[in-house]
Amino acid sequence: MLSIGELSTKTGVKVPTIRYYEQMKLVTAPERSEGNQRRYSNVELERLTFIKHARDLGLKIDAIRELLDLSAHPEQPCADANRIAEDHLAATRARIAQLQRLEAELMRITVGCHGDSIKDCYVIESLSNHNLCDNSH
Amino acid sequence: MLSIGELSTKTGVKVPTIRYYEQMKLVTAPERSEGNQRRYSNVELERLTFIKHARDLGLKIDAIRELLDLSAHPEQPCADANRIAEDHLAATRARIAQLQRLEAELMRITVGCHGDSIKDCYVIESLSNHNLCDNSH
DNA sequence: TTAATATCTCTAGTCACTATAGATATTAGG
DNA sequence: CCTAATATCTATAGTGACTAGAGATATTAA
Repeated sequence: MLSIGELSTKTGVKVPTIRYYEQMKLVTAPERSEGNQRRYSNVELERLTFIKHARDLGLKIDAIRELLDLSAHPEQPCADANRIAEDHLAATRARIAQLQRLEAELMRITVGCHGDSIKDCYVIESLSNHNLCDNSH
Repeated sequence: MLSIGELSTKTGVKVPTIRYYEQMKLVTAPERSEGNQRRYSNVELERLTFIKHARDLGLKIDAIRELLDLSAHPEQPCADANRIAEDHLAATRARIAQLQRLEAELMRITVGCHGDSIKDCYVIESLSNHNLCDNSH
């Protein structure tokens, strides 16, 4: 059996986060020691590893909860699991595209500044005046 | 003079957000009508436009506050304004790079799934087992 | 004048944690 | 076996940048 600290070390999920996940019912409340401390088995280790991995990939708690529910039903079709992953992939791509537009705009703003005092600073000017922008954001 | 609703329409910042910005002292409390409603002048319109633009670019409230302070001192050098913009550009690029790594991993996971039930679903399997990953994240 | 719309303040909720305080358990060293 | 250091416990509040809602008051158009 693992203490919460050992589980934390093995999974890379911080101790307060593990307790938070328990509160959110993402992991079930484990057994307790005589002195009321949490004691985990390998089942919980695997489940938390799954959660950590999914969080690292940027999946939201609700999506993870859904995936965990799915994984508890091995005979069900996996279309739903695929849909969740694909939706998240699409969202990730959209976010990348948006950030790239912002990157271009920020680059234009910073590169464009050749003033030396605020009154002719292109950064400040660009923020004040949306007409100086190339694209809409 | 503009009502808060008119200011909202002109800037694209929602009414509760404007009040929130006032609370955060990002915009100063404006004059009031006889009936205690907010009345804005062009000074506030310009300031809020600046804020909106900076937020759209992803700048944090604290960074915007700093830029606003800078813009109030036209004779000061603009090195600080540039630094803020460049820092944010660097952060944006780092975020893009991270999201691209996640994209690759998500793509691999979704494309790799040819099972039809959860028990041999590659999505679920990949999340359970970090060894199946190409890169570290 | 009246009905519809806008605004007011205040509080609480969102997401996914993180931080803190004060109390109790466990463990390693002597 | 005792003690000191470390780990864990619960509970509450804070983070950032808003958003939602309730119930009261103002303004505006017909």
